[in-house]
Amino acid sequence: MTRNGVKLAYISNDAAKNVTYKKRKKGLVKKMSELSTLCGIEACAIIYPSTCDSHPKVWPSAVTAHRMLSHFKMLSVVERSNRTMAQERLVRQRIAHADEKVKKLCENNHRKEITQVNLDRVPNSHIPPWLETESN
Amino acid sequence: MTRNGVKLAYISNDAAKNVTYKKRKKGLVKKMSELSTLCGIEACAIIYPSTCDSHPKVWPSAVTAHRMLSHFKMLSVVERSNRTMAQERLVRQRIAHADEKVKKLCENNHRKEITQVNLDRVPNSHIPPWLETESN
DNA sequence: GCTCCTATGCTTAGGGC
DNA sequence: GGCCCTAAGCATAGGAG
Repeated sequence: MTRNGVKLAYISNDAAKNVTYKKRKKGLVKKMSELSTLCGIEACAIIYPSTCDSHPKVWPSAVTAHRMLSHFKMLSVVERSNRTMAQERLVRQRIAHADEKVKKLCENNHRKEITQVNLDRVPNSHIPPWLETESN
Repeated sequence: MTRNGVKLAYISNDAAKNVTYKKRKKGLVKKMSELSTLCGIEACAIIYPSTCDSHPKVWPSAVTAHRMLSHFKMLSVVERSNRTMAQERLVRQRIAHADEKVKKLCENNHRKEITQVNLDRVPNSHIPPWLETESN
């Protein structure tokens, strides 16, 4: 019996693997259909045994899977473009912010320059004449 | 607590439905990843809540789903053509069998015709002359 | 909405045939 | 390979905060 917790590792023994595969695939499909029923959702699953001897299991049907795939692809295109647009907006915002910063910095610099010029000039012009000779 | 077996019916209460949806989706994804690990398979699932407020859940990833979908589509084209070819073979076989039957029937008929002609002729020619007048 | 809890039922590994 | 059984472990409904 299943005395210890399942070891979540690849089953190398083919027979055992196949048994587990069948049992768990069945359980999985049951769970999917239950979720589908309980919550009124559309769902599909594609399961490819790596050993290609067995066909891929498609639930609930190939037709549904195809339909959902198309829908999903369309949706992802839309989402991708949305994401792209969102990113573009983000970048534009950043650029705008950066521009704003640059502008402010320029203004600041300009103000400082002017101030500095004044400072450079004013102090000199404000040095009392009696000190001018002393400093030299 | 879950005293009685789950009633497998659509949950109309939105809050309860959402709770169930989240719990069971989580469980489902866990089961899928376990199956994937244990049996070394590729699998993907797409789950669309019918209430479009929530994004579709794609497991394990959109990229994987896309890849598997392409593969699946290709495969189904191949399988479809295989099926078509198999059907064509089958139809051809049936035609061949039918032809064979027709041929045999024709041969039989021909043989019967000949035999009949002989029967038609022979008995007449074998009717004793003393009876020929009686039958009329 | 959420996290955490826990009783209960479901799933399933292992084994027999 | 299949089917059936059982014990153990797991998932989860319902509730509390």
